Amino acid sequence: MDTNFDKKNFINNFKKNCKKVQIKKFAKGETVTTYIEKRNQICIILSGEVDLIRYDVNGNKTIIGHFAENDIFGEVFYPANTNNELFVTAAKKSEILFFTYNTLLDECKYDCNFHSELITNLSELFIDEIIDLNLRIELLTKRTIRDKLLAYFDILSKGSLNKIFTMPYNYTDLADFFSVDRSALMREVKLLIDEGFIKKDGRKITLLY
Amino acid sequence: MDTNFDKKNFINNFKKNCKKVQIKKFAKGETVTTYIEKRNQICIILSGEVDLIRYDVNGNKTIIGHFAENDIFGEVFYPANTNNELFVTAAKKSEILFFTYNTLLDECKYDCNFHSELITNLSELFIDEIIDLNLRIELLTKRTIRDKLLAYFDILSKGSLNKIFTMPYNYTDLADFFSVDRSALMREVKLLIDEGFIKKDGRKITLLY
DNA sequence: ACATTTTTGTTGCAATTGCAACAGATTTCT
DNA sequence: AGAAATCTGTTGCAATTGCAACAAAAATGT
Repeated sequence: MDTNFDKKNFINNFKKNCKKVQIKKFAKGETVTTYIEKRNQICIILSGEVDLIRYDVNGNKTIIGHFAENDIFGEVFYPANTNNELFVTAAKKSEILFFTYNTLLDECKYDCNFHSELITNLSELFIDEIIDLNLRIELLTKRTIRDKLLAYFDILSKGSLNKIFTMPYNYTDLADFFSVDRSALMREVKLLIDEGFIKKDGRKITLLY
Repeated sequence: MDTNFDKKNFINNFKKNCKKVQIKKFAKGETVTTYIEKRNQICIILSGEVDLIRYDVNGNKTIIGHFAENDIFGEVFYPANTNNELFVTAAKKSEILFFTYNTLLDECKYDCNFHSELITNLSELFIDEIIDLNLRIELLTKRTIRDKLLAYFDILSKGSLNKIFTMPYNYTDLADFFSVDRSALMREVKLLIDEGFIKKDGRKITLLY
């Protein structure tokens, strides 16, 4: 968003002023929550990082989402009738704010003078989340791994205003994020290097075009 | 959403009570809007259907999104620095409500007693949109065309509470939606029929398992 | 500091998918 | 009703990707 909305500040206010939120801490690897029953739960990450993971019937793991500080996630954003087991695990030591969307709309209205500001700012978080999801879809709909990589590099490069940038994912997670085979991803990265399009040093990528 | 939120009713109220909205009509095939400059524009479909389309540098067309009555879309949901030309065309004769998110937050606050209700209900639309996007990602991250089809059929079947249902897309558009080659999609559909998993009559699918 | 776990890098081969092309069916337009 | 446009169904072949497997490197835990 190109607004001057201060996300961090809002989340802090939320945490302090709203009596309906819970805050919990998680060690790396701990399960934060599972999306099984529909509780309209929404979570905001105060610190740390989490992965939203799906295991399908064949046991294939896919990282459906990766969330970091100030990001919002929760089973309220998922259709009720899904087949898969979704769960969220802490990728790092994390502190997470929990609340129930319906509670916020119904009860909170009456005893919380922060309410109006809350809903407005929550909308901003929703919009940010929609932007993230659209970005992901943008990448997933690219036809080849090469196109996914180039589009992703482009985003990171534009974001850092630099031809040199460091990817937030390692290659294993990047393959999950693209939903492609890791070895196929590595092969394509190598081809991009061999053909002179990029240079690579770990997660640090340099665009040569 | 499993709330009793009446989307249609809200949108009607919005249309009637808010002075900041514009309503325009489009014939099939007309361009509704393009996502070029960042105007924080949000649109809601009053009637009809639209496609959000991307043409990449090679001229490949992808349907990034398809929106129908009561759905929300707009360039506010897309990152500002994208490379692609996105535009929205009317798939059917459509009537569309336009507004600017920032205007709503800033100006509207003071002269519109409908404001608080508006923002709350808008949040519901945002959540619905997030659910749709997550559903799409769910499908796009399936490894094979077969898995995409089976997952999609599953959703449609659960939605209609029936093993028999009619797809909202034709096969050309379905291929776009999955971001796969149309002939490869047809081939896989045929295999599912030959192997006895499904029956098909045009867009009407019967699950045999 | 050392053992253990995770990630990287690589390869051959098989499976899946994309591409191109075209005929027939269906839908849309006038 | 007839013409034009779009969609369906199909195929051979090439390109891309997934799978399996393993060694080396790096990161993590105690």
